[in-house]
Amino acid sequence: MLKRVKDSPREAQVATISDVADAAGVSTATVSRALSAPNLVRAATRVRVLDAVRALGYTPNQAARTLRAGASRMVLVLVPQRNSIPFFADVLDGVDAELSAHGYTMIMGSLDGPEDKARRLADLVFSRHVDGVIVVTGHVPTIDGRSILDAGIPAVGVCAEIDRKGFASVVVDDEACAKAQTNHLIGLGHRRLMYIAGPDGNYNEVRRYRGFVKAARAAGLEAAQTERHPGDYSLAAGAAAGRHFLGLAERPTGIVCGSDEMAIGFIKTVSLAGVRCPADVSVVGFDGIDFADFCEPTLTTIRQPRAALGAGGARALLARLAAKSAHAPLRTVLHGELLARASTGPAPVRLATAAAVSR
Amino acid sequence: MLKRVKDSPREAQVATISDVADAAGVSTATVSRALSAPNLVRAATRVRVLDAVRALGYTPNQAARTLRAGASRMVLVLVPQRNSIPFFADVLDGVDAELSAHGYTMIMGSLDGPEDKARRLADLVFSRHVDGVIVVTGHVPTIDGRSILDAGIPAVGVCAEIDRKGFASVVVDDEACAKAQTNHLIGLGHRRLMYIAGPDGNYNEVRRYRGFVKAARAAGLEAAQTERHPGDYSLAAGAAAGRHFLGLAERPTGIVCGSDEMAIGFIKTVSLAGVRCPADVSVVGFDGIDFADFCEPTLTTIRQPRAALGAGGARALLARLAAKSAHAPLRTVLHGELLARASTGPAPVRLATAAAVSR
DNA sequence: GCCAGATTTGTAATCGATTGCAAGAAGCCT
DNA sequence: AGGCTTCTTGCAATCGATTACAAATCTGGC
Repeated sequence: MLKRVKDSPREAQVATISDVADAAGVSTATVSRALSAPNLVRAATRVRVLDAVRALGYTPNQAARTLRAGASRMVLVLVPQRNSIPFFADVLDGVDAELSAHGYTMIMGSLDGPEDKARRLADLVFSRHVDGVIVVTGHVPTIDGRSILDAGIPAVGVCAEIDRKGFASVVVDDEACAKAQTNHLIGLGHRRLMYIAGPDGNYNEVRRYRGFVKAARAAGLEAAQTERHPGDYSLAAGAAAGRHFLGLAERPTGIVCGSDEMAIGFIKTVSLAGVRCPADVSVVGFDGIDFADFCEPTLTTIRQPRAALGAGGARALLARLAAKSAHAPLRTVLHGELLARASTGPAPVRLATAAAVSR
Repeated sequence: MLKRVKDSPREAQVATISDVADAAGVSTATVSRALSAPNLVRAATRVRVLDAVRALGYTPNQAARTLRAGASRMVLVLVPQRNSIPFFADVLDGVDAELSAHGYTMIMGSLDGPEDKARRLADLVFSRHVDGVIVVTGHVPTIDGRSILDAGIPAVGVCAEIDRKGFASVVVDDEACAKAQTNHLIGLGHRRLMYIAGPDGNYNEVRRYRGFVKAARAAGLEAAQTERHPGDYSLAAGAAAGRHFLGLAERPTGIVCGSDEMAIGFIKTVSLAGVRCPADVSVVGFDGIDFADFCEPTLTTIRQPRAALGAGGARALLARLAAKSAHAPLRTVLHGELLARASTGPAPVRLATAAAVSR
């Protein structure tokens, strides 16, 4: 049935539009129209074409279509770290759902690993393989001095803004969320806090730490009562902070974490050393991942609207894709929500210390 | 510098190969060769071309290249459920790393959600947008009666075999793993077990249950001592199984789970009701996700070589992609490993019951 | 100084689908 | 029946890169 026959018979031969045209006895133009603009084709012809399409199992070649149309209906989503971080996975789900609903396909790539990998991802943008990009953290790849923002295709930041004019973003009010974490502990009577941070310079980290400090200062806490411990959002970082905590002469009673993973890692580590949570130490996480409700104790945390962040980013991108001049809002701020659970409680009663006695 | 000038000046103009050719004063053929077969071009010319490439920020159009070359160097990875399942995420990381190392780009798609989405993913295959497919669970999409296996491009199964001849797969010895779970509990003296299952008919589920039953029978346990409770690998399913457990008149003492999530959900639920783990009930998970080492108690589980599964699948696919007739092994079996941690312990001493006394 | 052979470059066909233009077919009116 | 509009359909250019083939240039040997 197929007109072209290659040497190897086992080599599966894919039907092209001209195979269909031949089979239906029409031109390729008619086949194309029968598929993408059916009302331009007489009913009888259309039926013949569609029959041929079905008989040959024809699907239009995507590369040819993209080349001609100048658009691939594909979007690249870049995440900074490994896929296995539950938080990002949920955001991706939100993006995926929204893009799929509008006929777009999502390509996902993480920027960890070899330089080579980031280059290939950036090339998807420069080579026009995708119509748009969603950057899930401020980390915009630059290859050979060229930023993917220069490629001239729409880009949207999710969870962090893109630090260049004219690019939309969907973010959470990090500073307010961190204030909520901190004030929750302060409200429970905690006066000595520890902050377990995200990666230095990270967009969210900067804002969260600012919120933490502001809330602490507003409550009259001094620098000595608000230690900052470095971290990177991982379970291991939380465990490391826990070991640090155990070594302290005077331990904080309230811990503000940049992620749920760090909170869980911290609690597990200090629990093994006999420190009780929340009796001895209260811990607040950030993100609201599913596991936060299944660890011991259940974790007080900030629920980020993860899927909504992703979906919002996708919508912002789609708006730009649809109409070049779309004046969709440049910056959308979603709100986190404090979920008070079992990992936080009243500050332990201070045993007689100089400070306590003097009151 | 660019020869084509569009109406709108704000519309970013992308350089094509002929822009580069003009700028360097050569033909497009020479530009193409300077980039992909540099030794065919005189050094002086090559320099001129590369300078022009840099000056114009030229990146070859991927669609044109794919169309001409008949290959996109892209691979589609299909997972059955949401991205946010840590187990799949780790497998994907393994695939991604291996593909990236060989110059391929991974496109990932989950088959949950609307039919429409699965169709678009399948179309990536039928439209030759990708050179190969990796199916992370036996669930091979069929659209309009056409299986993506018929598209004529290589496909590899990971975690489950593809139920059709000639397709490679990389799997774990599920049955042996389930036997290890079960025998671990039996070895600790447990004689009344409960099995919390994966989705009905699931490739892994079938084999794991078989292993569970075989091990139990080999140890002389009867059907009444080996209840099977349905589940779907989720935290919620584990919690549901926990509630069921609490309602039982005579409770099992050993729980064999199909996933770590179910184990964690189960433990959390029964703990809240005062059942102690492992004093009252021992629980074994499956997968070995990171959280399994941070829950309370730490989870005895089967560590699946998640990244290796993904990497192995990618390698199998690459072998087929490289040489049509590559006789890479059709079926690779990796092994799980029992990690004995704190959620399992000796069976509680049976209080005086008829059975116990009669010995 | 001339020719065979090697090196470098250009011309033009090609991949598969879409679409502007124009021709042919059909329907409608007077 | 002739002229007009409205439908259908086909031709051929086009998207951007690759590559077979041919032409042009250079090299060295005699």
